[in-house]
Amino acid sequence: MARGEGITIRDVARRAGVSVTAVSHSLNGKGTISEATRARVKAAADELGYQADAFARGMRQGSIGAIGLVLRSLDALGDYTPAGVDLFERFAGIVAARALSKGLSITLVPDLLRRPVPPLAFSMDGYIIMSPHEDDPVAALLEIRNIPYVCYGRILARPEFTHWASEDDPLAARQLLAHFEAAGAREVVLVPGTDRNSWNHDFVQEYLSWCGRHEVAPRIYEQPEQSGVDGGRQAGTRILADGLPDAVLCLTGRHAAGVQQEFLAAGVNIPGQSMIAAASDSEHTRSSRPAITAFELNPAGCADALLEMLQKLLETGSASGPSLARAKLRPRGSTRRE
Amino acid sequence: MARGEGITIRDVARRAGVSVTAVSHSLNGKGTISEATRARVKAAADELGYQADAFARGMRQGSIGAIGLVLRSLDALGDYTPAGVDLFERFAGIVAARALSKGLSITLVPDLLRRPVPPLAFSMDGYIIMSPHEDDPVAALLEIRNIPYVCYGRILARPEFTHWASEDDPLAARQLLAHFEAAGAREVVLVPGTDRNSWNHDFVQEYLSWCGRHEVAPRIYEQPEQSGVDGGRQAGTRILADGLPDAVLCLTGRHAAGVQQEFLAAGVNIPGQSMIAAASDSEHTRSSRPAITAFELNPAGCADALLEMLQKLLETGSASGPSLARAKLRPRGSTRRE
DNA sequence: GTAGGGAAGTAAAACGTTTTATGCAATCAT
DNA sequence: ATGATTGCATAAAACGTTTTACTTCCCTAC
Repeated sequence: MARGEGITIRDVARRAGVSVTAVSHSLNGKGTISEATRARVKAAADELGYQADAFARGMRQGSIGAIGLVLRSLDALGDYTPAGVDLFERFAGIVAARALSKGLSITLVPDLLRRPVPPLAFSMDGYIIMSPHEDDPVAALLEIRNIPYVCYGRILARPEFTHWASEDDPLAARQLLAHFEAAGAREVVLVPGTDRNSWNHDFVQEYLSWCGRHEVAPRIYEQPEQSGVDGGRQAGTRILADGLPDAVLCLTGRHAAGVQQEFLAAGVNIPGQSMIAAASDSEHTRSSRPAITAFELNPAGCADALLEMLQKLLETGSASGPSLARAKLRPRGSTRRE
Repeated sequence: MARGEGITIRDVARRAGVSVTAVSHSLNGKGTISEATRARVKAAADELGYQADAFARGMRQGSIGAIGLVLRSLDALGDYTPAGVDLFERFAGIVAARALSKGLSITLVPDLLRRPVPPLAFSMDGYIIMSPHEDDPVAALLEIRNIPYVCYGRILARPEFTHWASEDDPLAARQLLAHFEAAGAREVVLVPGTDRNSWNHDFVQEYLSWCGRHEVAPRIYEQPEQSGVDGGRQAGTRILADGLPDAVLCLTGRHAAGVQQEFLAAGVNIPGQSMIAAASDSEHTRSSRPAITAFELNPAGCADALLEMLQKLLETGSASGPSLARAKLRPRGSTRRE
């Protein structure tokens, strides 16, 4: 707000005929002020449309009611225009809406490491990091600055850090593989992303362990998250060249759509000759033909859990974690054999 | 940052052996300080990892290098989970990335009218309102508080307000209708959204005028933006009940996908018997079968224009507008007759 | 030899709030 | 009657910057 014209606490004090202390105490429910005076002050504040200046307040109390959001994997995308995992694109909006109902604002901070650092960055009450990297430097930086943070997804290199929430990825992986198995699949191929985050890591681990149990040679085709549908098609080509598997499990919906397009173009019948599924639901999985079986993640549930965790962390200095959210398998045409 | 442990300007001053004024002047390139001293101060600041406290600075200078973003139409959606127009979901990310490169942060402020107002809301340097309503109360509120703002889309009820950017919607409407016409369409149906913004308004106006020029009775089937693909299917049902037109023009990609699904389900050949196009490109238009002709909007271009406009507004108090961005028609299978 | 002026630097005020430390009655316990 | 407590309210300090006004020193011009 343009300075010099704002209504300050002094104006309210004058109007109510009391001291600034009385105004502050009245409005914040502190100190010992009679009910009558409190009411008078509140009336005066309302009439003037008074709102305490956030900077002045923040300066005094050290917190400001705003939390920063770092969308870790999107940082790599530069201008955010190429589409990554759908989940990322929607998470900011979900978090913002949830935060508002708790009286918090959300500030998007694309990358704390790149200079210049946005002025407000180090003045946030706390942070949410989405999909932290293996040993995330952003987390390390926050640690140094003593700023509390929580993560959507584990920090791989730091198992002792428990302030995170996520869907139960290992469980999801097992469920998807079991789903394939029940439909008769024996050889399954995995198409993970290249980001070093817990999501990719956990799926790869579960997949390897599944292959071990079933004595099947693992086949993994990494593909960068942001390569999208085209990347999926490329993976599809490579998979076909190496031999058609019974099923393909892709981590992102876009990759799954790409693989399917490539398979279909090569004349492969889906789900007849090969099945496809994705570990995260998206527009692509829903609108492909046939529609692709996928796990519907729960960003809203995780956002709630994370905000609650962060709030507790801010208030009491500690919080319990991690928190695992329920995700749901959505079986669709790409795996339905009849 | 937890107070009490931060490094203040005083620490730097002590370390460099100068006054706090000297530090402030050195780091901000003001005052008259010798090069030698400036260098010494900078070195001290770097060694200590000093970062000026954003609140204290903001308090003094009145601005803080952060701008608020209000996604107007998403406000109605409540928890942001149901999918609206794709454009909205990506705009926040694009703006944030663009803003960062200019050293600004972006704060998401879902609705300034709902209480409690997030503390920082009225301390933003300026605002970007995406898709302002007909006579937007948020704009009015900012006006009262004397906070500069720019809009993605016109404020319908205030033609004198020029600080906005957008694609050239009337032009796009004419191009799409001409495209239909060239492919042989005579009767065209319009499926706009229900939000009272300039996007919907301009398309309806151009459509009506086109109908007038061609002596065709207008057929309009409004559908709420957030109703998505399902809403599109409902519109499709109603359109079919009233008689199959030569072409359907939907404002959102989701609606177009829904209409197409419904038409296909009813055995209508697309584009043979009826054509479909959307005024905004999205995953749905691209991945439908047949792919749906659509206008590829230019949120990145608009974001740049808006940020530049806002910056000029903040620095000089005035800016020139509006700014019209180029959008591109993507003809696809849904209108390609051969 | 002194007035004038720039260069380099500093002390102190100011921003708007919250918090701490007091003050002053009036009431209560002894 | 005196000291202690309570209820209500306030003055002043503090938060960390930036900015204003001032000092000091040195140089140049008359």
